[in-house]
Amino acid sequence: MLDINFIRENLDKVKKSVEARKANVDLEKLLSLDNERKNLIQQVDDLRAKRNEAAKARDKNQGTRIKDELQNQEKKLSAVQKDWEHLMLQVPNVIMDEVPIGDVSKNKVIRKNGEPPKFSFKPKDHMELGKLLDIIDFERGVKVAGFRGYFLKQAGARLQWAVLNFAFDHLTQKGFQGIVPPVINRSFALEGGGQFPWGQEDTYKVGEDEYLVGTSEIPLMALHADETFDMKDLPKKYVGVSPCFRTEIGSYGKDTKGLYRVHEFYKVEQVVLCEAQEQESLGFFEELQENSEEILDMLGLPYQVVVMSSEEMGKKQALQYDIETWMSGRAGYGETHSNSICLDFQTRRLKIKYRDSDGQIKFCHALNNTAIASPRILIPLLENNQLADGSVKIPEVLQKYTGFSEIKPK
RNA sequence: GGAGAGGUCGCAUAGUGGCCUAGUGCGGCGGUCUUGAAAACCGCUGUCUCGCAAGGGACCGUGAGUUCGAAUCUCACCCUCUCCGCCA
Repeated sequence: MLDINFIRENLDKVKKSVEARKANVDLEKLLSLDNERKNLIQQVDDLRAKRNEAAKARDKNQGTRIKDELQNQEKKLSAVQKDWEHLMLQVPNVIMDEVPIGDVSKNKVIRKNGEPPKFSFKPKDHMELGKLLDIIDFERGVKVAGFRGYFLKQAGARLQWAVLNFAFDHLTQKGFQGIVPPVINRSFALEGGGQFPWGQEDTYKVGEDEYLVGTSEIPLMALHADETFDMKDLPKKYVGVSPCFRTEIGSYGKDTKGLYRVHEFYKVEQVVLCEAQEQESLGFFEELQENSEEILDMLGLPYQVVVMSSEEMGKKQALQYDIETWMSGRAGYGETHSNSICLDFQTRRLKIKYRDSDGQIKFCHALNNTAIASPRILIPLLENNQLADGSVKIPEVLQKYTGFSEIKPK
C-alpha cells in the first residue's frame, strides 16, 4: 500500500506506474473519495467534540440532538472509508527507474552465467528421465492428487530434500535465521503481503478466513505485523522453508506437463526487513540476488538474470529480477527464482515499523527472494546432468545430503 | 470437543456507567548528587488520525449494540491460560 499523502503529492508518478503496469485502478475516484473522507472525518470529529462537551455538562437534550447527527455522519464516513480502503489496496507499488516499460517482450536479460551443457546425444526431458530412473510418477500423481499431481520417489525424493537442505543450510550459515512458518494463514497476512487482492484466485481457501500460502514470504512478512523495532534489531534476515500451494487458475493451459508448474511444491525463501533507506534496501536486493546466484553456481546450473518489465512484474514490487535456469529438455531457460524489492509497500499494510535514530517511527523496507524451489529445480538438475544412458550425476555439494553421486536407470 | 479463567499505554498491574485527560510499579530518556558508577531524588516517557497552526478526534483483543455519556453494560467473534477428553 502506498501512503495516501504520497499519492496526493506524486500523482503523476503513481499514474505512470499504474499505466506502465496496465493496472486497473481508478485514481481519480480514489482522490475524490479521499476528499470526501477528509471532510467527513472533520465533521465527525467536530460532532464528537461537541458530544463530549454535552456529556460532560450532562445536557441530555443537546446530547440527544448531537447523537442523531453524529450517528448519521459516522455511517456515511464508514461507508466512504470502506470504499477508500478497498481502492487503496488496489493501487500497485511505484516502479523504479530501472524497470523496462511494457509487456513480456520488454523483459531484459542483464547477465548470463555458465554455459549450457552440450550433449553428444539427444538429451531427454525430466519426464522421460523421471520414468527411466523410476523417481517421478506422474500417472499415479494425477490419480491421487488430480491435475498437476506427482509423486517423487526414491532418489527423486531424496534429491528434493537434498536441494532444500543445501539451500537452507547455506543461508543459515550466512546468518539468515531459519524458520519453518505456518502455511495456513489468515487473510490479513495475504492482504498485507500484497498477495491480495491481485492473487486471490491463485490461492486455495481452506477456512472461513484461512488460506494456503503460495510462498513462505507471506507468513514471514506477517510474522512481525503490528510490531515496532528498535534500530538495533534491524535488519532482520530470514530463510524460510515451507510447502507452497498455488491453484494456477490463471495459467490453465500452460506448462501442463511435468514438474514445471505444479499445485504444491517446496521452497526455501529469503526475506529481509531493513531500514527505510532506498540505498540500503538496494544493497540487500543485491545481496539476496548474489545468494541465489551463488546457490545456482554451486549446483553448477547455468542461468540468466532478467529484469522484469512493468507489465510482467508483481503489483507489490518496485523492482523485480527473475533468474531463469537452463533446462536442457526444453533447450531454453525457465524461471526458477524471483527477487523482489517492495520498499514499504507491504510493511505499511502490515504495520511493521521501526524507530529511526531521529526518534521518528517509519515503516521498514522489505525484500524477498527465492533461494531454491523444488521440484522445479529438479528439472535442470536432472536434464542438465544426464548421461547418454539416462543416468544423472549429482552435483558435489548435494552429495552429502543425498548420500549418492549418481542416479542410474533401474 | 467439554468446563472454567482471562485479554488495559514496552512489561507488570489498578480500574464494574461521568473525578479515566486510563492510575501505580518496573523499564527507558534527561537532570541533581558523584572522581566514575550504583542508590536516592526531580522531570519526561504510547500509537494512529484531521489541521499551516492553535487545537481536535480515535484507540483498553475485534466487530456490532444500549446510553446524553462505555475500558466498565449487552451480543457475536478472535485469541491466551488451566483442567478434562482425543490424538501424530
